[in-house]
Amino acid sequence: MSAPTPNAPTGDIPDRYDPAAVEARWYPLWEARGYFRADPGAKGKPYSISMPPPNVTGSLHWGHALTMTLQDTLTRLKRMDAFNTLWLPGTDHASIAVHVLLERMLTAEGKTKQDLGREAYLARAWQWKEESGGQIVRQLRRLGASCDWSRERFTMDAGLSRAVREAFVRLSEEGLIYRDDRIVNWCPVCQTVLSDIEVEREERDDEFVYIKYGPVTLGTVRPETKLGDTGLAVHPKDRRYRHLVGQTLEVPSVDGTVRVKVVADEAVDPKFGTGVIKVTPGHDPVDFEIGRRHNLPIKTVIGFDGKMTAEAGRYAGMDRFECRRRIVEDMKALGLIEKIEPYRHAVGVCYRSKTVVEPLVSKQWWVNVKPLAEAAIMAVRERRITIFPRNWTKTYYHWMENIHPWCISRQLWWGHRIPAWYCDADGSVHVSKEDLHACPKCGGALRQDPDTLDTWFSSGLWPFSTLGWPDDTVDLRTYYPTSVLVTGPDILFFWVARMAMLGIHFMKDVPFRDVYLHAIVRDAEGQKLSKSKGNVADPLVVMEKYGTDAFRFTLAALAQGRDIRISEERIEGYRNFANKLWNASRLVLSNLSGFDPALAKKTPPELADVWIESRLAATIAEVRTALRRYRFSDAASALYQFLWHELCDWYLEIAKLALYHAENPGRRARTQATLVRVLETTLRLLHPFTPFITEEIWQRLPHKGDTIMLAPYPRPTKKDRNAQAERQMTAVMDLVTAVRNIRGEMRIAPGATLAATLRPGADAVELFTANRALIDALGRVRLTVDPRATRPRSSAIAVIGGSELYVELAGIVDPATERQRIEKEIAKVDERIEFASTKLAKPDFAERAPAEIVAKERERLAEQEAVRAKLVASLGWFDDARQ
RNA sequence: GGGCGGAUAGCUCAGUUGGAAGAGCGCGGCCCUUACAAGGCCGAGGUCCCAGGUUCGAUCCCUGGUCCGCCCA
Repeated sequence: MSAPTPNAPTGDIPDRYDPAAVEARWYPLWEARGYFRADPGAKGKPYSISMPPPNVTGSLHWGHALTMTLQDTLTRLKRMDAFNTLWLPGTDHASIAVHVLLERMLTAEGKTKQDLGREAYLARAWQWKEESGGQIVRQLRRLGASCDWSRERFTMDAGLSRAVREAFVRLSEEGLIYRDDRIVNWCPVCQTVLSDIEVEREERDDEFVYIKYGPVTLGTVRPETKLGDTGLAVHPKDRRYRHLVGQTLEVPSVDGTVRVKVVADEAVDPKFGTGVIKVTPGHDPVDFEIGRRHNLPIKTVIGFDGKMTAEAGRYAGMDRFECRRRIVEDMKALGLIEKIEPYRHAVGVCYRSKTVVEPLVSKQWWVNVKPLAEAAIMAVRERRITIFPRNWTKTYYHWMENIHPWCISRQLWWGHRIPAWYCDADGSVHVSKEDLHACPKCGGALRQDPDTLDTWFSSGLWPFSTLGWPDDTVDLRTYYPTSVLVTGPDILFFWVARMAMLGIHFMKDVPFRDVYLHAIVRDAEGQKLSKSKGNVADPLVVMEKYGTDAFRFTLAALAQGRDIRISEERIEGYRNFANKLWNASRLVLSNLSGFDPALAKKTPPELADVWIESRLAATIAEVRTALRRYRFSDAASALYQFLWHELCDWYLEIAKLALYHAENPGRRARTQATLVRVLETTLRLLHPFTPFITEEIWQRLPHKGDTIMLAPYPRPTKKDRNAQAERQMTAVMDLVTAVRNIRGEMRIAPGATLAATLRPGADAVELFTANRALIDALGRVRLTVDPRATRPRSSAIAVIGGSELYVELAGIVDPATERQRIEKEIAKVDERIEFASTKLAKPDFAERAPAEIVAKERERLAEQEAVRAKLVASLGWFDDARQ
């Protein structure tokens, strides 16, 4: 151990932990010294994490805080464990989010993006990004994130953009990317196509309208699309309508007559409504498929602007919802409405604008993900990827097995422009990694596809594009596949699935070995957090108030499970925990004067010393196991229990005896050595969770190295585990607790020192004799240990294992109270005896249960019966006392 | 409609080879004992949702039901 390093803080230690000052001091120092930086040439097995890139528009919310805390915890753990560690940060360009943001700015200026033109618009977007984007990246530093900022990436960086082109071109060449006219999800506000999973469902109250339709009646929630009907469909086995199949009907409607062909299709549910559906191939995905099967014409009556088209006749130009109201009115006037019922159903809305999505037919770029999905399924089946917790595996399979083609083109300007060029002269289409300027076929003029790619297409490449792909770089060779992907289950499909598919396809290896899906943060009522609801405190404000370490520890302690209900009380509890650590450290630090390690070595440890070392070793093992299984809550709880309820509640109290009463210098030195060793080790064990406070204290303690960040993570040692010491110490603690319990139940002043006699069981004489001073101090008694003791008059009794404790209470307490207390004890013991004896009484139990279990049960019964006998015997004393 | 998950202390939640139910907060009592009142000591509090089944034994495994979430169509 060396003396504290020069950068160690100096001066008095305040009695309350002040996080702000400490946090401000350490992060810049760590970063400046390059502790976060990965070196592919370094020794150690690689351990890498790709940070799920937050939106460049984002600011730190609870979800980020949770996911980043867990990733940082893992990163710090592995770094201390001497892995070659990389945590690579970055942001994504958030195509739609930026679009919405710029649209708002332009509207305020009274302009449109068309006024600006593509180039000026993009210049604006970049300008915004440089000035206001990436706020979140600065906030991550506040959180203590130890990611390698020198490798920070942005999805629209030159390198990553090159990766996107490479991926697009290769998939095109392989026939996995194609252009097709299909029905798509159109957001009339964002003015772009959305992929299926960008459409959210929202419950809405609408009207279900029954319309007389020639010879039949049919129901719909979207009467305005009536104008686009080109068919009617019935189930092929539905006898009611069989005679109509194949006919073309002329149906009187609000705008003259409509010609519809009647077709039979399996997709129709004969039990739903009247069993007849109208087919509107231009405005409904199911109808589109039916239309394709039966060659029905497509009639588009609603346009990309959400208004009725010229095809809608006299409704042309009208807003789609206004049109719905008007058509119903008009139908009513014509007597075409049979009835209207209220109808609650889920409507598809755009995940950004929350506008009702309009299904429209349009030519877009698609990825045939089916073959990619099959490979991604196999990777999980064969355990090349392991999903934690296991339950999510089913959800992953379910989605992958029912996957639909992925629409990747977007009618937005901010993003990766699709590398496809069209020749108007010969109608050819050219996909190319390099920009094209003339048609390779005819030399004619080309125009590039105006659309950009889905942001998720580029983030799907993230684990390898950030490492230099498509080049074969040292980083890529060292850090791919990444070790674990940490994220929330809400983007399992959006992102995890896509990375798995694209990673396996392009890299011929999985993008990550583990996937850890953590809980989703909710408010105290279980509601999803949202800024618009305003149901959350800003995490940065909370961090400021309670300290980053307390904030992080809270998140880690709650990470398991599906939901985290966040509440300030909980954080306050862990702030207190940080303060507890701080004060325990103060106790140790202020009692190190004259510490003589050589003397300590010469002095044999006592029970408490051996015990605390053993408990520490157990805790280390527990924490490591928990973290290996991504059980952050278990790890946090093990640390909490050990530090507070073992180290502070017991060992520090015991240590005070040696520290304060220094008549035995060897004992004092031995205690100091144990305190330093245990505290220093605990700090290292705790560091990945609470980086700031642990560094601060560690620097003040004797330690090796420049920073706790690079100190070794504790390993459990078998030699420190000592089952006998743990059993013995438990007996001593039980004895102390028994004394305290009597004191509490008898309402005896805590300050009063009591006389007590212990009649130890045969195997406990030595143990209690050796630890008498300790028991005296912690129990505030004067203890006499005497194997032949008889119960003194006016004493309270407690039975601890095979030992009997008599606490003398003459004149302090009346016998009736003590009698009551003992009867209560007997009742408790009786319950246990009842439980065990009923169990043993069953012949089947003895015959069929494992011998070990039966023996254990017998032992328990015998033990309880002995305790009972002692308690009952002590009741007799009261009769004596009354005489 | 299909799928996935949940129901355990007053609250929020842990609880895997099935063997005496745990934590934090809250609650009650007593204490400013020189690390810490952001604290200490003691204590109370459970039909592990309901009904069956398997088992010597079920909070745990199986079946059905009730009530809550989430995802997909």
